[in-house]
Amino acid sequence: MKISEVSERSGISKDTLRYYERVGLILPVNRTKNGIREYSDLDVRRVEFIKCMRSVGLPIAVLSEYFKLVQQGDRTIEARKEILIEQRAQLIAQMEDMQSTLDMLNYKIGVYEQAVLEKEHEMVLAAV
Amino acid sequence: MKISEVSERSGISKDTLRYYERVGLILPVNRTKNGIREYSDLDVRRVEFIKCMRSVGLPIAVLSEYFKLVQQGDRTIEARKEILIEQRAQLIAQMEDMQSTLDMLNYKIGVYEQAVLEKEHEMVLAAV
DNA sequence: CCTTGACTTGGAGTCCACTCCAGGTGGTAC
DNA sequence: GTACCACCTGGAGTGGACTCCAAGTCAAGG
Repeated sequence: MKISEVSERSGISKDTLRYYERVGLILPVNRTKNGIREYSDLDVRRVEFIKCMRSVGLPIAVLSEYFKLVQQGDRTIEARKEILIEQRAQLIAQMEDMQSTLDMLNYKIGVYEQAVLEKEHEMVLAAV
Repeated sequence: MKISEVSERSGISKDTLRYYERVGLILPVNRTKNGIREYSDLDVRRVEFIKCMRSVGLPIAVLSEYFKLVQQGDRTIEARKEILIEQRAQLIAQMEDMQSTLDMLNYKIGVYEQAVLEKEHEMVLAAV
């Protein structure tokens, strides 16, 4: 699969895909004889995984570290698990933050709705 | 309240507090006769609100816009409400993303746990 | 009086994650 | 055979949000 197709499927720009390779997030993709990237299914799945993790703000450095461990084979399974567990904890914490911000937003929106109603009421009175 | 105290209470650095003022996120704080910032209770509450919103990634530009409207008084209530509603929608979408990423993480961690167990099992067998 | 410490300023520097660009190659379509 | 793509590269530029710095002011303490 060529870069355009991967880009289209994943919603990650071609530039970004190449950038990910440059910084070591994706390991060098196989090339055709004239130097064009040919993404394997595994590459594509990895891109999907990266997309998912990046979409929630997981830093590139952490992902790089993780894939470096993957490259090193089974003996790094523990370490990889630890990374994921740590990231999960952070994600949960973030979601809790978001929940309380959401509560605050809901409260504020409620206050504004009240204010709008009162304003309309005033206008009705003024019109009478 | 001086900047150090506000910083300490809010967990936002003094530099950042001044930066927020520079970019118009906080409106100019009152000063003592010799130019030192004296934060009012309202200022402090605004800082708390900003902290909450920033912690979930709401951009400074949006917050600035919002506070600009607040400055303009009651006639902007509708517009402010709209901003909050829009941000709420984005927040909810983000939380959904996070939930699916969390599901994926849980799944992966499960896989690793399985792998670790099998490895241990192998080692036990090897030891026999 | 002078040092210390908290404050001030404008401007520069940093970090992250892209994003864009100029210049070049190679394969296909007319 | 030349026009047109899609691809390649290294490097520069961008945007957002800080973060740091040098140089200066002022009040209080020894």
